[in-house]
Amino acid sequence: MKLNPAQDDAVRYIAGPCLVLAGAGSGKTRVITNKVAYLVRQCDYKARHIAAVTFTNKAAREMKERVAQTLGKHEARGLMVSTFHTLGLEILRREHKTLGLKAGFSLFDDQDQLALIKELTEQELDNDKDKISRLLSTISNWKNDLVLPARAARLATDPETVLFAQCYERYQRQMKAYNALDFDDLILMPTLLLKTNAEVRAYWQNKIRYLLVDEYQDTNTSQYELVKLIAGERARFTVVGDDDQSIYSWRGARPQNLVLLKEDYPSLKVIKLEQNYRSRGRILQCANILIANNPHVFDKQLFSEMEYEAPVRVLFAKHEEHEAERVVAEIMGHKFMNGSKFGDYAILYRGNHQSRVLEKALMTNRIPYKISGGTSFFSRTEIKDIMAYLRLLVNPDDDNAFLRVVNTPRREIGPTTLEKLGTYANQRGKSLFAASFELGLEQHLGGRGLVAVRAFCDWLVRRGDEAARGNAVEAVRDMIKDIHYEEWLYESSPSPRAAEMRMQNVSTLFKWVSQMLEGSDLDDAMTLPQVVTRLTLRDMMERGEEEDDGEQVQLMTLHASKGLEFPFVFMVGMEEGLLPHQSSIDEDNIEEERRLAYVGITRAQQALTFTLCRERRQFGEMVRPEPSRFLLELPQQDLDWEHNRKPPSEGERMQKGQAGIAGLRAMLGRKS
DNA sequence: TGGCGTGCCATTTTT
DNA sequence: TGGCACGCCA
Repeated sequence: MKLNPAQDDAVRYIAGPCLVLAGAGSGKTRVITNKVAYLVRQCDYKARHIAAVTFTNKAAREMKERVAQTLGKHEARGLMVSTFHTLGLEILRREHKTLGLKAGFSLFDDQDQLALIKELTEQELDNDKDKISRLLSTISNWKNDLVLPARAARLATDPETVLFAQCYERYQRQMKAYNALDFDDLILMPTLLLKTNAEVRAYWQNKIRYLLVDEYQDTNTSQYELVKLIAGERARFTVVGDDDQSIYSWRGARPQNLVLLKEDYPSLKVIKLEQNYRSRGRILQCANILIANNPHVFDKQLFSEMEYEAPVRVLFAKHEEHEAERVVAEIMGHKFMNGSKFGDYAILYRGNHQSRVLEKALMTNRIPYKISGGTSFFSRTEIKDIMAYLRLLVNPDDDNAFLRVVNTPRREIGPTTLEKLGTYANQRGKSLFAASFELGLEQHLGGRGLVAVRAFCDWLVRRGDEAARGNAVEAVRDMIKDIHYEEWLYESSPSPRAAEMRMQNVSTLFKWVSQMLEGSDLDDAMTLPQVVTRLTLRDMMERGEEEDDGEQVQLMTLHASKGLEFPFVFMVGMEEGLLPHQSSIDEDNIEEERRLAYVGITRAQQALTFTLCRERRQFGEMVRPEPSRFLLELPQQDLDWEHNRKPPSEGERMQKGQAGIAGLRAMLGRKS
């Protein structure tokens, strides 16, 4: 298919900085992939000098595949397509020494982070969940704004912030002792490094000669700084974004960065993509009308040349289970009538917990489905255990990992021994692993405990060496064998069946690890340290071979659906309190929720169905939620409200639509 | 040391 | 209502 004039402009403009305002479904991925191809084929750029950055692994993966399709594997070789975090990781991998990090640093996920913070702040915050989560987000905000502990302390005025700044300082020091980084560090550290170190900056500016950024509205301050530092004086970059799809402000994303760009680069070329190629007219109309309720930075009007087909439906259910059953029944019926595939259907929801009922309904009806996102796999104990072992192989100073598995499976290293070792390590300012070898430890810890701890550490050293020098795949296999993990699973699981399933998970993890170590068509072979960090970032290849034949109904959160499209979309739980979410209502943050709804609606190509419940069980008790205000904001003439099997006539519907909530209540036959 | 029971808390969204 | 954390008991 040919590019339209605006798309063509966006692809061919390479003279300077370029901002593409791309509405939903306006073909921005096409623009990015075509631009990469254009740079390589027409402009003499080597693929290895081009970097494309996105926000989610899924998007990066998809873009990589699209480019490989367009350019061919040969010409695409060396092209960097990654998330911001993976790009940061790559920079750190090369530059870690300058920052005083040892090779093989660990990456802490939020659970590791939480555990560490809890430990470090026991006295001050005495396990107050609320305070701890405030502290975590404060630290994260500081990092996103490139504020280091010293400056945080200086800026702090109220007592709590002063305390938080102290905790921040302590946290950073401890992370350094562990040779560990958190997710935010992956952006913060490279950005500060490029800012202060001209040599390093020159290297990366030379390496990345053209930069493309997708979903630019989701960048936070440090990410934008990083973009500017990499782009440098030449400012050879294209960013693509849509302020209507900014749904990550809670993570520090600043859609104002779109405006800032114009100020920072006065020569910025702005190109708007306003033709939608994805959704049928009605669906697009709904999306446009809904989002018109939000204020806008850049005006844009999406239009479509597609037919104005069947209206968007709104289905009612008695309760959550009924809602799930109805959606499943709709899918089965529709599939039968249309001869479509299960993979053509997506069910979108606000929160991960909503997937449960849906899963159950799909399962009882034997419908294949796939849940994207969700952390269930990596939150399983067996996976956490093996991940901890892998981290230790690479970085034995990782105390979090050390504590997790030093006695799992059992090694007769109990709490008393660990307590003593911990106290000693603390005095010496060393990691548990490093402290184990010191002679001074013998005064505090003797006998069996000492022997057991040293045996464990010796073993770690041996396997670590094997992993670093020899065949890493073999080393990992040996490690799992050495610790008798399978036996341990059978010992510690409630049933042999459960043990078997857990071992299956371990095998899956092992399979991923070996695939990543060995490389594939699309990805180069990685070292074990790389594999471990990439797994922590959840950046792995999808499990291949398994039935990915388009025969699985797609389940995901609205957030996870961004950037994707589906022929038939169900948006469930269209209720006040859920979408918009109660906490957003409380915090007066409706606009972002509206954008979230907008993202969901614009995923649909051919048909869109909303569902909501009359009753929903919440914290054990039944509540009767109001229909989402977003449903009422939609153009009522494009909606088909289901009404006890007897939909109201066109006239009535118009009238009731205009009557707002009161009219709707009347229509549902409910008292207010 | 591990198994079981009670009681409390929970529902945003992701790298 | 259900899942998890902690504490008590064997």
